[in-house]
Amino acid sequence: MKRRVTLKDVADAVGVHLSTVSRALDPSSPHRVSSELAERIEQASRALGYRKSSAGYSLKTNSTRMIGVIIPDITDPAFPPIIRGIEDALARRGYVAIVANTDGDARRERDMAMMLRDRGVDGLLLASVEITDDPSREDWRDATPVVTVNRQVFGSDVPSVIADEAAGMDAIVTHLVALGHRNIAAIAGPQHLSTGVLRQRGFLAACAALGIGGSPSVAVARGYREEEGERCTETLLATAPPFTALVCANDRLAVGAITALRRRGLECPDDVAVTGFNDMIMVDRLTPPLTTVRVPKHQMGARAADMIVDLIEGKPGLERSAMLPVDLVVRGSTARVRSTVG
Amino acid sequence: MKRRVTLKDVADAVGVHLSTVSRALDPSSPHRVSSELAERIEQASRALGYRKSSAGYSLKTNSTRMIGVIIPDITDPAFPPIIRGIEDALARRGYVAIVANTDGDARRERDMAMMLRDRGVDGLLLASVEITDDPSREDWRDATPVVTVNRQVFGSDVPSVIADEAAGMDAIVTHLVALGHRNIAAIAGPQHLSTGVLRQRGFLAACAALGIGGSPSVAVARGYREEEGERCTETLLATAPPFTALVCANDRLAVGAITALRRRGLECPDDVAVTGFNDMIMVDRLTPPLTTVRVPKHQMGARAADMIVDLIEGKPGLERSAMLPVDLVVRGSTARVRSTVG
DNA sequence: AAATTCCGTGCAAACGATTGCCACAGATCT
DNA sequence: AGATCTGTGGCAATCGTTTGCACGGAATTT
Repeated sequence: MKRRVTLKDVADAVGVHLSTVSRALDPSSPHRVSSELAERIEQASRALGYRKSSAGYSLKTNSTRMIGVIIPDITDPAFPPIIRGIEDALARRGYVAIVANTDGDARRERDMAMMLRDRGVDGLLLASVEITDDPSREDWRDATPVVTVNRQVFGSDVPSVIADEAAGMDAIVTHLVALGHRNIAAIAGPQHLSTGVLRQRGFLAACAALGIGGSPSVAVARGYREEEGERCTETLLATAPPFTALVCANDRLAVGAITALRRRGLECPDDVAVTGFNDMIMVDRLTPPLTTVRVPKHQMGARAADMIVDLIEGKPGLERSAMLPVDLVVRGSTARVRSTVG
Repeated sequence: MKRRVTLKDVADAVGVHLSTVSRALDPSSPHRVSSELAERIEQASRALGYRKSSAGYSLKTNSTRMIGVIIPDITDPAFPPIIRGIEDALARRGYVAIVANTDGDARRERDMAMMLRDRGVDGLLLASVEITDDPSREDWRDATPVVTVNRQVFGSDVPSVIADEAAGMDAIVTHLVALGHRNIAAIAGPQHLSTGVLRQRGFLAACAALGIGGSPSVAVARGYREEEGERCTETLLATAPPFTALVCANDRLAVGAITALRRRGLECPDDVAVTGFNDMIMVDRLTPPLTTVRVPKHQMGARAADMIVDLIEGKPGLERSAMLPVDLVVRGSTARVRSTVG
């Protein structure tokens, strides 16, 4: 059971005071140390195997170089790429992430935020917020920088990093119209999430801009799950006017939609074209492969991570928010509308 | 900028020494405090909003209640459920996870382990090990408990939590044989991973036990990726004797296999039955839905987490390793062999 | 009744690092 | 030549806990 090597140990080895060692080892120290001495200290510290104690560091500096990341569920394929982006960017800057799952429960979100604050995280990345949340009212808000990622709180000044949902929807509708579709229905996402409302708005705006007649029928899902996609499709099939294309607010809804259509004897894309949103893993391996909007998930996470670290370290020239561009990726689930209509 | 509330603050408020407060607030303290006083302290601490400083705690106790988790890539669908299990179990016991990705790079694995050790994690969960690794030789090994999860190091005494790979393969082969298949080929996983060799061994053993003639043809994949599944399938199709069933070492390989078969004009399951392993998300939505082996991913993570916490806290009666039972889940990718053969 | 145990609390020493301040050279300025 | 910098390094306080030890009084034992 060998004791840990401390600043004092290497100081004794070199024959200087431990404060000198501290300064020599800190590249950004205001106080400088002669380069000759710095070299000897460097060597001794390496020889002894010195490693700075993060506990001591944190206690003194009140900084842990840890970021709390709160997401609904790491098991939802939408999040791992974002988290990976966060972790990669944080690692580059000497930080790490602690991620907590809420399962969409607001109470758990509060608990997790408290727990993370207790652990002294330097900042919080929130992928779990709802549009009506008010992170600024929380007691921890004034102490801890917060950035939301993938989602945002409406009417709040909390910085966020999101995708250009409207542009994505516009690309989809444009694509469908180009294929000759005029009767387009939609499954909207949950309206308490910014992705849900932004995509729906984008869809409606695009339809209007392209002159799709009347108001398209949309069913709104209670969650981004395949079963909801199925349920909404059933509803649309039962109550909406006939449609040749079905625009879904995300890939999982689209997967459910295709299942439900097939169950009703309708084939995709021959009978109805279906689109998703997100381009999550595996959707290119479905039958048919899904036409969807690729959102830069890794980049989104990385950007949010950089943003919060900038905030923490007081970097200048930091933008308040970011909206990342998206790409339409056309696959097999969309096709030219059948000439023989109804 | 209000100062943080410390033990001293609540001690002053109550009129006792801070050490007494420390004891009163620690339920497992050896030294007890009169319950009347404890009550007053409890109240004062709540009123003042006292929260223990984890930095101070860590510095003094040399324990961070953090566990490092090293995985290949959180973006691979195999891992999120395991991680979720780890996080859930750790949370129950007051710990958190810091996860690091290696992308299968041994050097990065070392770096990450060092980084985590520097941060003072109390233990390490390794999902990235290769069969020839020797975690016990690492310098950090003697200081930090380690448990491997999902994979294991052969011939090592490092505790591990894995699935019963052999039983899974046996269930698959039995199922196929019951459907009348006699010409079974396989795509094995990477042979530097325990899952790869254990599943291959299991497959071969099951074939032998069930009297499948000769030695089945197997192609070995260089990684658990769809493209490798495609490549191996091409190879088998080109060089192996005809087969009616294709057993894949994991779901992603199976997905690739189905793609490749289809490209050659072979339909699954009509022309060849295909099986996966793992039951990852979405495979039930493929066309056809994949017959596979469900491994208890969440439970596996949770078990590993509990195991390492037990190790850390010196809980008695701890088993060294665990092998979790698996289930065969039959879906549409397997069917009775066509009566008209050849 | 004297001696012993217990119980509840205070005291102070760590744990390991950062950093403002001081001291002391030698160099530079008037 | 005397005064003022400037560059290096030491000192000591501080961050917030935990915990072994001491101590006084009450309760128990003999």
